[in-house]
Amino acid sequence: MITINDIAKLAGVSRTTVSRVINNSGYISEKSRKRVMDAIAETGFVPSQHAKSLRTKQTKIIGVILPKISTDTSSRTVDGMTEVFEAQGYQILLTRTNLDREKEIEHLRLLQNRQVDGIILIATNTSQELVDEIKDSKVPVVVVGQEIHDVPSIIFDDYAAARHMTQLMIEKGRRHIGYIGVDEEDRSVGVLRKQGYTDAMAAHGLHMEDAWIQKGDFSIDSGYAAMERMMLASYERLDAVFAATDRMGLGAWKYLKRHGFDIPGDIAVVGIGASETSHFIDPALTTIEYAHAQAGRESALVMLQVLQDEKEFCDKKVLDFNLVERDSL
Amino acid sequence: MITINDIAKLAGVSRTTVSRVINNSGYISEKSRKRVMDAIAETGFVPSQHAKSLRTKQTKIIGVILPKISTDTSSRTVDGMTEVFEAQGYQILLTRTNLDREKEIEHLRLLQNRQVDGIILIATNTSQELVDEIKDSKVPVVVVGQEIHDVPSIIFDDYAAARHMTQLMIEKGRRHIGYIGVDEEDRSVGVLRKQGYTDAMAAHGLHMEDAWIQKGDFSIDSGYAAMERMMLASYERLDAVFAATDRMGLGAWKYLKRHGFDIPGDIAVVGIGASETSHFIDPALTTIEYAHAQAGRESALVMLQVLQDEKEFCDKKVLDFNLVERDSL
DNA sequence: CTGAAAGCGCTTACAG
DNA sequence: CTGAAAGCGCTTACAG
Repeated sequence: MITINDIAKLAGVSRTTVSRVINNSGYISEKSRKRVMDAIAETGFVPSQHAKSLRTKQTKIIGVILPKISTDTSSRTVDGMTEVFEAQGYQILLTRTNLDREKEIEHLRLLQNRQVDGIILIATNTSQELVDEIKDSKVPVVVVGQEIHDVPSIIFDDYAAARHMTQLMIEKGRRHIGYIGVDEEDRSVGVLRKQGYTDAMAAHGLHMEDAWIQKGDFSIDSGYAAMERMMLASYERLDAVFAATDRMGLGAWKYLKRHGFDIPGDIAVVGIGASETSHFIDPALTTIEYAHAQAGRESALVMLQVLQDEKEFCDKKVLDFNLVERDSL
Repeated sequence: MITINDIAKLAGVSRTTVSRVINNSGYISEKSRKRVMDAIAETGFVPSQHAKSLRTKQTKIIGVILPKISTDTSSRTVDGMTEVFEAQGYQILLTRTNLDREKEIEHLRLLQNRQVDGIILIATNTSQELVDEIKDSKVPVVVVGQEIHDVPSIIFDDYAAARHMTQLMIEKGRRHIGYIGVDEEDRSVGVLRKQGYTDAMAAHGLHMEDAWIQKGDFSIDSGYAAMERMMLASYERLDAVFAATDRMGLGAWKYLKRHGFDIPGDIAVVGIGASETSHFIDPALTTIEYAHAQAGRESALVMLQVLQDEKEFCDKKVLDFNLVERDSL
């Protein structure tokens, strides 16, 4: 391995000088600079980031914890983050939890070992353990998708979005509206979206059967199964179903198509997420678009800010949503 | 920051001893171990990975270079890699090139600075510069998606897949078959798939008009535009179109639907990739499934092997493909 | 404009 | 079973 010492020797200067030209800091004569540059070019020397980090306590690496890699939500978010980090010379260390809550905590620890400068967590719950772990973190943490008190968070207005969507269905004359949600440990998706739905229903004096509220696990298949349970168990005839995520909505959609229902004639299907697939199916899914790429960008921006100012930036940032009316309602 | 020295002091032992218990190496009395463990628990000490890497020359981080983050191909591949790396305690440093060839080279360099243990490159070209850069790399490189001589590569049999698909169209009675490809700098997708198509056509003595062969840039929109050009410029009536990727196929499909063509009655559309969306559209896209997750897993396995044996593992591995017949042909 | 020296937090022969 | 010491490759006051 070739080191700064080799370059110093080759260029006939001290390693201090080499360090200066590498980092472009302090005064340096043109002559020295050139000799060092030549030596570097000749040898293909690249400075060791570890030695550097050991001194400077800075790695220019941001750890990112995601629930799943292969979903539209994750990839759009990461895409947005990459955009701003790249321009600042930061890189991203990626880990996934596969929706395992324990792993969120485990990865939070692991990433600190890696001495990342900061951690962005796409969170799926707000358990006390998680909160404690975040608060104990030696490096700044920014959370996306869940609101955590005293921690900078980028969130969407899940309650308003779900309420808005439910309202829309009611305005369009739907009365018997089912709901496919997720576990309530996920506050944003499991609690707030559901509440938006139930509140809107209640506000209009609409009754909900127990069987109308089903749970999935974010997957397409679970949406399919939830839809099936709903149809089999419900006493009154449903005329609409609201899935908390597009993927589960897709599953419901598939079940209904396969069983000969007319969408939206017999029953409407709507989701949240504006996934790519939701746009191409026929009838195309009415859904709500979240600006995931923007959430990624914002989270990166906030991280950069915290990193620079050192001051605790504890705000939350609520991003807009956008109703995408298509043909399934 | 709390360091190994603090622990040593607290536990009343030398830092050598602390190092031993951290790494579980060498003999150690139960008494010493316990005192060190207690001190660690009490302080929440985590060893600096940088200091460690500086000594051991090992980081347990693998750099991954992707063209795009938010595509099914990338996310499935990364998902597969993560699966095997995670079990071995490796983590992934992610970078994307946005299909910019220069960035592939730039990131190759950047990642070496980061002192990653190895680099997995999802390549989109096989230019001499890229090959040179790979050969110069100080850390092992594994390539996915392109075959590069003397570098371990995980590839798909693009030629056979495309030829097979074209054959199928011909067997089904199609004679006027258009093709939407990509730039030929991409050997796998741009050259081999196209050749599979032209060879199959030629083998059956089928004529191809110039206008039948169009290029896109992997995006859905580019597929749409290519389809449009093809329809406008071609003299004879097409009865099928083969897109080199599902995304472009989706674009073509959209164009045809929007312009009132019956798929597959008037014209068949097929692709390669088995993207999620391709399955849900109506008519569902006939396509070829590549085992991307497996490619990810294999690439990780090969990397681990190279890392352990230190011996140059220069084989290429060709993964199977799988025809998925649906309704668009 | 330049260099000698200390130090970042670890690991690893070596000696006991 | 344990510790003193050297060294990994850098950066950064400090002195000149």
